[in-house]
Amino acid sequence: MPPRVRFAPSPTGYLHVGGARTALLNWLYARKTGGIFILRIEDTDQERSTEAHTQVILDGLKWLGITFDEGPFFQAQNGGRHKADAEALLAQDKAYRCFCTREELEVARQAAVKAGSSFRYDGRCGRLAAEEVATRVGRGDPSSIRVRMVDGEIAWDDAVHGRISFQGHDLDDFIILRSDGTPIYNLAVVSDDIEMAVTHVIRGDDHISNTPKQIALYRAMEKPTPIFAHVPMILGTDGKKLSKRHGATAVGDYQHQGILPLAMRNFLALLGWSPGGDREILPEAEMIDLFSLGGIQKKAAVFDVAKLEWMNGQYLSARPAAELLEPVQVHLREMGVDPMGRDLVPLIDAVKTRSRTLLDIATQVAVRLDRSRVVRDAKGIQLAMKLGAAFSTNLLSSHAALSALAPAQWTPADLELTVKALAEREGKKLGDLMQPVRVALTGGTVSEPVNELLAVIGRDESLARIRAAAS
RNA sequence: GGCCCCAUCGUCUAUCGGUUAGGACGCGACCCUUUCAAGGUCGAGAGACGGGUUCGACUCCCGUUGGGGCUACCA
Repeated sequence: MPPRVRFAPSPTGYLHVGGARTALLNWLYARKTGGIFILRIEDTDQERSTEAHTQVILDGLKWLGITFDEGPFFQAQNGGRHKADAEALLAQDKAYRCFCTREELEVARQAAVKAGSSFRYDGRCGRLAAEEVATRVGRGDPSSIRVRMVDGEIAWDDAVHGRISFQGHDLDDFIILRSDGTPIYNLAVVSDDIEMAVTHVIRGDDHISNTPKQIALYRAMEKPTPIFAHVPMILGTDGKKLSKRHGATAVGDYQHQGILPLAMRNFLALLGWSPGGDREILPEAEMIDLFSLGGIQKKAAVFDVAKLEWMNGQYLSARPAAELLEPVQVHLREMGVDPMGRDLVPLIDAVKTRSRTLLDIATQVAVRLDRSRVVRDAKGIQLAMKLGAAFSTNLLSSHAALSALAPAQWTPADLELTVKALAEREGKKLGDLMQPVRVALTGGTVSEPVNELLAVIGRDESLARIRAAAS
């Protein structure tokens, strides 16, 4: 029997990098073991779930190349079975009707909080006489259904944490079916995982405290429990749970910033999982081959954007410029830049090893195409300040030397000779002479060799930019 | 507060009782380049603390401290 795993997101928000990582780990496990990867959309919270969010999740997974074998299934469509499962438990007296209202419960909860302890349902409705329950039901009193928690140890051997143990008496009789007949999360999950024959539940650490409740349900329903693997959470740089406060947390954010899907996936795989050696760049086949649940870290991991960008730069450098053309064009379009029919491939080639994202590349290309895109960055400003008056005089002498070149001589080779001759004549290091030109032409201090840059930008435009920067 | 989880460089991690505690990102220096990156070399940088167990602990056990999660008729 091949393993069956699932990713079960709620469509109540965008696809969070943590969710994407959980999906990735499930996918890796399925691919490694020849198992089945199921996608289940947990939309039982009708208040917050939206179709748009479901679509974003689907798009995000597709973008990352995380393919599923079954689904997407929609949990809300299984309401009938969820209800039947709750009623079956009721019939066996493993669950009972609770007539307490939300208001009564809220009052009790507030009182508990005030007393400095936590609220735990006291099970009063579980002690109601059968006749009373019958008359109240007959009278039409609304009621939810609660499971009877049994005392004793509830423990499991977690595939990443080892043995985790809870005590039944620390848990209360929790609601499994709302008074409107819809299921509560823990019931829906267990009912669906049983129905879908899920063998391995690989999910976030934050579900550890749900697990004993779910195991109690498996026991009540007399079904075997799956293997649980609780993977660590992803934190922001301040060590707190990653949230909007930390900036980009949605997979789509990184897509828009020009991160390549394979780089994103590679980075995510290595966040909280290690193949055991020094490997960083992992092609798909190796990632799958090396994967094991045992390599998953117990400790929460901090999401380090700098490393993501470094990794993206690695993927960018390794990719032929022609393959980058399309995504770069998308970014240019979003920036409102019209290439006017120019062949962008050589431009991309010139800047890709100097870029960390597709957006970096597009920005650099735009600067070469359009003077109005030249914005002096921090390093450029710093250089101009450092040089003071020399910044302008350097530019002026470069301008003089370059404008002496005929249009036909405006080639990388001739430009290189001219520039070197100038440095010779002035007794300056080439770098000292060229950095101001770089800043004049691009606004920044990083570019391809200046002679090539001049050729790419063209004679008149280059001279104009140098003149403008010198004044 | 209660229950549970966690603890190696700033960050991601290797180590599964015996290592000068290794690698990667970031940072610094140097090399390459009469230029910027990339690349290469080198450097700074870690076992939270206290007890055990053991011939020997980063590694096993206990405690402390510090983080985190959960504590809904949300998922």
